[in-house]
Amino acid sequence: MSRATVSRVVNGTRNVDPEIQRIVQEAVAATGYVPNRAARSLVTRRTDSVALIFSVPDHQAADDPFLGQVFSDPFFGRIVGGLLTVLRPRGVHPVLMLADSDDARHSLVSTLRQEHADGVVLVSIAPGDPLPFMLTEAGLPTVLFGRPPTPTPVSYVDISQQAGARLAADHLVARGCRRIVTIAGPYDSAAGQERLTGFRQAMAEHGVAYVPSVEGGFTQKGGEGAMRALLAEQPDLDGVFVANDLMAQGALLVLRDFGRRVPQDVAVVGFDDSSAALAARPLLTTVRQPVEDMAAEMARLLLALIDDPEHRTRSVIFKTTLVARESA
Amino acid sequence: MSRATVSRVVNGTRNVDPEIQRIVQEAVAATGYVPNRAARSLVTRRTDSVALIFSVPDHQAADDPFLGQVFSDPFFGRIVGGLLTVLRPRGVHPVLMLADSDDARHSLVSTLRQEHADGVVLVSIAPGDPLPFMLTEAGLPTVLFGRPPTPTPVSYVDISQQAGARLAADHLVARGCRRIVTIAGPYDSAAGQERLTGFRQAMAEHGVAYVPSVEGGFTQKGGEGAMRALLAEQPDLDGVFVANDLMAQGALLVLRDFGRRVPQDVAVVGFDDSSAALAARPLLTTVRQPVEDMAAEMARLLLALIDDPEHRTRSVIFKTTLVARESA
DNA sequence: CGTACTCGGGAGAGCGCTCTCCGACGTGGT
DNA sequence: ACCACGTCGGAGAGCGCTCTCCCGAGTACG
Repeated sequence: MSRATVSRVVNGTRNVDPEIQRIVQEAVAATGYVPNRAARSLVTRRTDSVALIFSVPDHQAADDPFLGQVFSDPFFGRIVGGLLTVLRPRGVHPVLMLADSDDARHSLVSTLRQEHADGVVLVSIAPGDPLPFMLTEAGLPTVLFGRPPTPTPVSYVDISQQAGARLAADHLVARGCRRIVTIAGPYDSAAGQERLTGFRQAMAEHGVAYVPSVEGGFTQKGGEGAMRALLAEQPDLDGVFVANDLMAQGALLVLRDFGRRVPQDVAVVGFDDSSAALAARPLLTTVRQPVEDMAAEMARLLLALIDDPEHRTRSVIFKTTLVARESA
Repeated sequence: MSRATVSRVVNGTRNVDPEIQRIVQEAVAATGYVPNRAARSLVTRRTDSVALIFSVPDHQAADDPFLGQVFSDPFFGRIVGGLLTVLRPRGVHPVLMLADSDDARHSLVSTLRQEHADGVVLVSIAPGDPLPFMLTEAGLPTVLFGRPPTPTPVSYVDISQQAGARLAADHLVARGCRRIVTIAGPYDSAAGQERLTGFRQAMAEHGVAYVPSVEGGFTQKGGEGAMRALLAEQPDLDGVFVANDLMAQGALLVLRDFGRRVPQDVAVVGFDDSSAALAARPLLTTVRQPVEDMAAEMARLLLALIDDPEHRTRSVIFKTTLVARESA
């Protein structure tokens, strides 16, 4: 029995006599033989793993607790879950990497050039992240979560931020809210910016010329501060659009402290439909981002790109939906 | 210039003439050469990656959203963060794997036997999980988060659950609580069981013979239901020990719905000190589990085990601390 | 019955590295 | 001046697999 035949049986390439197949399989089972992945990779040039990179703003290395926070983001789990639905059936494993400094980004790219992974799924929340460019430059099959900060020939999935914000505007107006304010995301993030402009534009079409806004940094604490500032600026407000659920959770707490009933006095609409929306009281009405579906699509795009490097880059834009719960 | 010399320069083994080192490095830089990982793995028998396995109770594959929930557990992020503090400086990457069925467990073990990873970090929340046994059986260097369900010669990190529960009991009693109840974790989980018995034992030592308890399944929803049940059973309760923060978050909501002020009317102590503790209002007083430190220690134990397979198995038990916030 | 073609197994090269040997050269001691 | 020894580069095997040939046997057709 030659190694070639065994290889053919194990990999199911070409036809092999059923009898011989049986013999080989029995021998494999009996000896507990397992093929060596490194040797296979060496010749197939495939590792059957993809890198899952989270790229975040730089921070001091000493500030280690931050590491945990990155991965505690509810997004992270949903993305991993979505990826796995597609990757697992294909026998592909995700390798976790964190890009939190320029050093990290460089060492990461050189690691990947060693054929550590067949491709890259990149989730970047760092403004002006150079990583999308670095990765495509290095010729690595790459798919992004969210449009790249600078136009780059790279595949990505995203949602229409503006359409999502419009959903929130329509809902608040339909409820009869008139004195509407918004808690925005960071101005240097595409998502923060577009949700704000989309919301304002939709409100303008509803005849509301100006919508006060305060930036809340996408954190619960930030949302609390922003809500307080807005209550000071416009005490008679009756509707708030908050650019993510975490900030909305903070806003709800502040509204309660100020004795405003939600939704009777003030209606609140969040964005994302993350676990925070269900942890909040009242339950948060929010614009749902189909993160799991988006992640699954990323995996599909990436696998296609890996199978055919000539595959042209594509972007897939997902629809958001309004999930009406209690807060609006 | 021979390949051997280049290899020596790149890996820094043996002495190489500084002049030649310089030449090689320049050539490497100029040609953009990067060594091939698979080829190196083939001969060194090292992959420089470790598997990070989350093993959870079986569930229907169709029930895909569950996948996301697994990784949304606040634990997950903290563990990843802790591991990375140790693994990154060593150039080791974690490969994410999910064991959510017997099939998954088997395919996972056979994948690992192909030398896909140098070792395994296993976080199991599946009762009676066979994976610890399967992994050690396969001769894979393994470190567990939490004591193995059946005695197995394997390294692990854990906390003293009983000592943690005692911390909560002491705190509630010191506050003057007398009619104390507890929301327990699943009875088939070691953590759930030990926190309950530890708490009851400590209370007994404080002269309280019986502590009503209801099981809350470690979820927020379960915590809400359990709290309602306990309020019905003992309407005059003035203290609650909840076996994790997620359930405590649910309990707080129910207490508020029932018009009980926390901590004035009812004191609440959680367990874990997860992000949920800070998201809750009032801020949750809780028993802190140093998850990041534990994860870092897992990484250290695993790397030691990989470097020296004869290394004897070790367990490291961490201390819990009470973090006093607002709820008790 | 002979030829052309198909089908399936074997031989062997080669993937890109590391590492053990070996040998060349330089140095110091006798 | 010669030899022993230490230092460092080169040659080449070999890690375990896949895959391209090649060839023998079986089959169909003229």
